[in-house]
Amino acid sequence: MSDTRDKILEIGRRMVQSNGYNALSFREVAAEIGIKSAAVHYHFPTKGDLGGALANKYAQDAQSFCDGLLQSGDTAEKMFRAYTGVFRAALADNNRMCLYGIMAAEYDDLPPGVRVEVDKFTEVNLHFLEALLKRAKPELTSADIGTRALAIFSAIEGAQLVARGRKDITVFDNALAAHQAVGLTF
Amino acid sequence: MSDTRDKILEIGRRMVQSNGYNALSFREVAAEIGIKSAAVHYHFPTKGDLGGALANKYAQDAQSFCDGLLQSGDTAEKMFRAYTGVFRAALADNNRMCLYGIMAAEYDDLPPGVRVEVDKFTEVNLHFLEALLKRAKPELTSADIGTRALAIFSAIEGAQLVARGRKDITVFDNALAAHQAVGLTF
DNA sequence: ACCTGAACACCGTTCAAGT
DNA sequence: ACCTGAACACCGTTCAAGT
Repeated sequence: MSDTRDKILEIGRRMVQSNGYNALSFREVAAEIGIKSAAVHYHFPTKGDLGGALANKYAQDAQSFCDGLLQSGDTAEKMFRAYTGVFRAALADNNRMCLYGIMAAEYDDLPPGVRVEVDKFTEVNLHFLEALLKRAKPELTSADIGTRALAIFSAIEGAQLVARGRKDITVFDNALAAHQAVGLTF
Repeated sequence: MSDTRDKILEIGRRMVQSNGYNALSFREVAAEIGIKSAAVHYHFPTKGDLGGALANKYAQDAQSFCDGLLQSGDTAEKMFRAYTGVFRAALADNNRMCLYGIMAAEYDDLPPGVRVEVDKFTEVNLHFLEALLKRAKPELTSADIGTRALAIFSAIEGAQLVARGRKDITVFDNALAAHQAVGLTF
C-alpha cells in the first residue's frame, strides 16, 4: 500500500466519476502525480486492473457505510436520507456521478474484471435497501421486497443520471421528492 | 444526404448505444463501411459534429414517435406502454442503452454541441410525459406535473441503466412494474 | 521495490493530393 | 463532390534498463 498507489486510486476515481471509465487515462494520472505512465502500470498492469481496483474500493466503502447506517439505530427514513445524501454529494461535487452509475452505462465496454466489481456494488445497495424495507414496510412479501429494492435503486440512479444531464441538482431533489410522495421510497 | 453519410450515422449510433460516445471511433466506423477514416471526416469534420448529428437525429425521431402516440387517440396507459417499449427494445437489442442515457452519463466529457442535442431529447420526453399526465391525472397541479414527469423519466432511465448493468431485461420489467404498482406511472 | 526511456499499434485530426 | 495517403500528437501496453 504505497503512497503512489493510493494517489493513483484517488485521482483515478475522480476521473471515472467525472468522465467515465473510457476517459480514465494512465498518462493523465501519471502527469498529475509527476511520474511516467509506465510507473502507473507497475502498480496496475492494465487499465482493467486499475478500473477493477477502483470499483472494488467503491463497493467496499459502500458496504462499510451501509453497515454503519444499519447499526445506527436510526429510523428507516433517516437512514434512507443519509443514504441518498451520498449520491447527492457526488452531484454537488462538480456534477460527478456515482462510480457505479457511470460504469453501468459503459458496462458492455468494461473488462470482465471490472464488471464483477461493479456487480458487487449493486448487491451491496440492494441488500441495504431490502433491510430498510423489511423494517419499514413489514407488510410486503419477500418477493415484493426484492422488486421494490430494485425499483428504488434504479429510481435513485436515474435521478442522478438525469440531474447530471441537466447539470441541475434540484432535478435530483425533485425526482426523489416525487418518489417519496407516491410512496415508492421512505 | 449521401448514402455514405447515412451509413456513418447508423453505424455510429449503434456504437454509441453499445459503448458510449468515448468509444465512438472514426477508424472503426470507416472500416465497417470500407472507406478510410479521413473520408468520415469529410462528412463530419470532428467527432463532436458526428456525436451532435447522432443526438440530434435521436431527439428528432423521439419527437416524431411521441407526436404520433399523442395523436393515436389511445389511452394514457397504452401510450405509456408503447413509450417504455422503445427503451425496452434497446436493451433487448444486445443490451444496448438509449442514446440519451449513455450520453447523460458521459455529459461532462461531451463537446458543447453534443450537449445541446442531448438536452433536446430530455425536453421532448418531458413534454410527452407531461401531456400524458395532464390527460390521465387532471387532479395534479401544473407544478406537480412537471416534477412528476421528471420523476417518471428518471425512473425509466434508471431502470434501463441498472438492467443494463445486470445484463437482465427482467430487472427493467420488474422496476417498471413496481413503479406502476405504487402509482408513480400509468 | 519502484521508476524511466523507448518502442509498438492504436486514436482523432489535418491537409495536400488524387478522381 | 468524395475519397486517399501521409503526417501529427495522443493513447494503453510492453520491456529492457536503471537505481
